[in-house]
Amino acid sequence: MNINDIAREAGVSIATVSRVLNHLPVREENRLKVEAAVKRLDFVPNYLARGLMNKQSLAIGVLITSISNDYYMEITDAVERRLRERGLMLFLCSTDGETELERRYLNDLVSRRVDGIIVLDSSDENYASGLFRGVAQRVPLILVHSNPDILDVDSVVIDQRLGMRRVMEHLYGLGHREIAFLRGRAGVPYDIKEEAWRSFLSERGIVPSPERLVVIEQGNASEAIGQAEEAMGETLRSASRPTAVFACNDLMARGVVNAASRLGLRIPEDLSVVGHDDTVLAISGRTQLTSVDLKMKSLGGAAVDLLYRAIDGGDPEPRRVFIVPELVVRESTGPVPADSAFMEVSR
Amino acid sequence: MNINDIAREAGVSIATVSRVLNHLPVREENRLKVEAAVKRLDFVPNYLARGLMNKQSLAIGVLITSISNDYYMEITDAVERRLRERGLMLFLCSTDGETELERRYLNDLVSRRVDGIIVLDSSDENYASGLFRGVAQRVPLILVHSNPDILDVDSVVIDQRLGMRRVMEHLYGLGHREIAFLRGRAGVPYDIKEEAWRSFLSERGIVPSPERLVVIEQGNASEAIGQAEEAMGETLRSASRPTAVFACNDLMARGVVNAASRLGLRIPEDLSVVGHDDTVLAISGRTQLTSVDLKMKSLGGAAVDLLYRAIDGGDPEPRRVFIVPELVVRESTGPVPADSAFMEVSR
DNA sequence: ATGAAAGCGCTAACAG
DNA sequence: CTGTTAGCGCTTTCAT
Repeated sequence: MNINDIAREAGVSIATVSRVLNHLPVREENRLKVEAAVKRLDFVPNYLARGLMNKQSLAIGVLITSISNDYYMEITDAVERRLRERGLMLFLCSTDGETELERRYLNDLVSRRVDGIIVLDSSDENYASGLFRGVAQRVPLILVHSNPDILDVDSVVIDQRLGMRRVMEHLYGLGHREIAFLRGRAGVPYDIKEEAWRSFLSERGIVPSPERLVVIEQGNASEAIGQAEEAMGETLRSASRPTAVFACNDLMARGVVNAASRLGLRIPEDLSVVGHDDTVLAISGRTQLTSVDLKMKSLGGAAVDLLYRAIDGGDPEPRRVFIVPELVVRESTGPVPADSAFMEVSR
Repeated sequence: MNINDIAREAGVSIATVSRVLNHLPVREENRLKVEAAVKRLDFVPNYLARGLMNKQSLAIGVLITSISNDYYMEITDAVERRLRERGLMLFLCSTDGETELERRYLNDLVSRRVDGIIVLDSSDENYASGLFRGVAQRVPLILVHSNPDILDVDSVVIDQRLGMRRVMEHLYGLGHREIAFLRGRAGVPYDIKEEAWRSFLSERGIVPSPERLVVIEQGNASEAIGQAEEAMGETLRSASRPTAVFACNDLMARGVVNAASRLGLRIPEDLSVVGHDDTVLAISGRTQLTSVDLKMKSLGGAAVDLLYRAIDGGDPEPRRVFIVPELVVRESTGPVPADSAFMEVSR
């Protein structure tokens, strides 16, 4: 069934049908006839054909690393909501961080002639290879990431360094000097945070001992909780344990809390813990976690804003929007234990 | 740019180009020429045009209630993975449980000529109105839900009654008789579970007193934790407090655990707690929650299997696949406290 | 305001 | 195996 059928049924031309469907001026009488025919035949227009003519699909693609990740999904949620206002639909593509899948999906999206693409935490390989720049020449593309060096593509950059700085200032201000850093093995965001942790300390003349850096294999799935708990168990049992721990996400932070509670350490009296991303995990337990809110909602909104700008074709100059993370202080952080200065000296 | 340009560049006809693009037999020499031209001109075929001819879009739609919900996203994750094998892409549509949005999205998906639709927990209104049946006549549609009465549309039905039964058997077997039930205000899944809870008890001659049923407003977002904690605080302070609590999801269960721990109640020695959905929250805290695993992975897989069957057009008889939930027993449940029989009598 | 007709980019007979 | 041609369903001039 197509507009020809409707035209015949309504006794008008296909042009008139098309006009009615697109809310263009048409004599009231004809509009009624067409609308009746549409209803009678239960006609639903074919957007593929429309898109072929209009050169737009009314769809955009969102590339993420993982669907089972609160952080990405909160952003996706915000994006999807904004998209509704323009009647756009969203292709969800999850790459598991695999460069090859990222390529494939990107290509597939272009084939489908999406009106725009939002990429969350793109792989460095594909950025370096120029893939994104290439795609960006064909279709509006927004990169959401934490690498401030990317200037040639529209991007929403999350100033993780600043977020990390806030964490360290908070902890340092509470008197903490022995601050452990817990991360997953691979990932640029981990690298950025570690670097910020290290340089904050070194600016203050502190060189963290190697055991202050704890790395677990799987930092980004439900296994992270258990792995973090196990890894921190060791660390916390040691005589020279830290007085505070920063974990690169709330999953790992939850593991730290569990390890501490298993050892009878009170939080925050004996140990301060800071998480990251401020997901539901931060507020799910008995002790609510101090965490870094990456502003997922405004982040998603900013990405969509940039996308609309690109779609509507303003100036083609690539833009960057900075998202400033916010430290949310809850009950998992407190002043350094009174005897910790002694501890530091005594060993 | 289109296949005409490629044909010209390669010195062959558009039919040959099309054949190369679709991996149909072509003389090796021509294949090479075409491939070279494609590469040289950086050509990406237009799936809208292809879809217009083939009457397929290589895309399917997934309708869910909420993106910020582990449960839905785990299913979506499983679905997306399976879709890759056929090169299908996924339109993600989140309805917030609003009937009107559900209509709109469904219609939009049909307009886009998706090859199939998976609906997770559809609204009853739209089912009753025949909307889904109507859509199912146009495009393969799979309903994922907990209503065993739906027979006229392909569906994956989650036997929540059975899951609930397993919970009750477990608790009852541990000696619990005073089992509270915690739910959100609105939702068919809540109703089904409550009904199963009630009938299990009544089969054993127990009529739960009204205060055993605790209802909170927002059962399905991060606020649920706090609301559950508050609501259960009251309940647990009462002299006639229950010995076990079942919560309709892990969010609420987490709230129960927090409330208990705030009151100094040990889990499971003083209180047993059971959650539902077995999301990451079940294993995120110090005490790992006994919970009901709804088998999201196999559920998503089953939905895709049904979809493929419908797309490939086997027999048109609507099918139903039953998913049997599994009780995952962890440390949050244990034998009823020794003095509870006394407690029951003494008040 | 309306209709006839020319495509949008691609696939699939049909002849060769 | 290859090229020609007729659409797929829609929008959009261009006349009327």
